[in-house]
Amino acid sequence: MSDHRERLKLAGYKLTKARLAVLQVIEHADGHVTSADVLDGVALVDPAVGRASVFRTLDLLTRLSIVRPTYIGTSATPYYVLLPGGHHHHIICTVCSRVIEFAECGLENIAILLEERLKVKLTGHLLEFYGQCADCQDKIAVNNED
Amino acid sequence: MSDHRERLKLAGYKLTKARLAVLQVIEHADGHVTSADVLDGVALVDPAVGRASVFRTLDLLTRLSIVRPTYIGTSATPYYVLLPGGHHHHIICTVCSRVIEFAECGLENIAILLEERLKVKLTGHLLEFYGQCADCQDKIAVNNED
DNA sequence: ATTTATGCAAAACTTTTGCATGGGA
DNA sequence: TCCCATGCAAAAGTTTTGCATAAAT
Repeated sequence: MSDHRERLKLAGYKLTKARLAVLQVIEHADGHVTSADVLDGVALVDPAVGRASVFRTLDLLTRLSIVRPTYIGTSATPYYVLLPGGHHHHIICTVCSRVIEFAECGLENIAILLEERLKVKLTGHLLEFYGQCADCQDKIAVNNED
Repeated sequence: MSDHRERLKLAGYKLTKARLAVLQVIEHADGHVTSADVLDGVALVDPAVGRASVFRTLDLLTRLSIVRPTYIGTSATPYYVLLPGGHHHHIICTVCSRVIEFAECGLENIAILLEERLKVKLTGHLLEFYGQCADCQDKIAVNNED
């Protein structure tokens, strides 16, 4: 939780009201928030915080791999997902846009392999599967029965 | 290559000039294009195609898992990556925004496991790692030597 | 005290819509 | 022929900028 605050501090960034407000909103969300969600949430938590700072903070959190923007459903606005422990995994239904999270990915081994082979230093990852959820498969099956 | 055209057809979509133009531009790119890139490319390939149709087509290709929007570097505009064979894997350097692609992911097994366990039908996936590329690590190391 | 970050409000873009028309199958 | 898809141009949003001021350390 508040180790996000630690990380900002350690990286040399000040713990300002704007940043704290954005973190609070993101941490209390269910894992997927649009920029609009964050703007609204921050307006409630601390009305004095300006819109620009919200975007600046989202960028900062992205650079620190605390958060990651991704598309869900319509390509309109990005969703920001928390990367607790540096990673996140989910399935996006391409029909109803539902998001199904799952815990494991077994990617630690690949990460280590890539770090050695490519001389990179990895801080996080996001794994997304696309497809149809159980409900949408059912609906499609039903529709085809006519 | 042209099996993208097949897939559109099979899914019941017409092979219009707009869609063909977008496909051509995307297929001849290096794997990462912004919407602006596609707009510019299409304007060259077929000036009669309107902007709206480019966006409509990008949405369509996304729903078909032919392409996937993602963020690279600044959170400004999405990049569209081709998902040849339904998947794509890359490392994004959070310092210089360089993209390093890699072939292997060993995710087939996980995909099958998830399909069974969650009753979903998966059509593709995107795996992104975040971290620092070799060059950026060197630069950071040098800077810290002062 | 310093330096970093902020708020504000306008400017710059990007995407989406609505509707009459054109073009694939 | 029929219905899907398009082009156009305006509308709707979303992000970004520039700069004087505030506030963290």
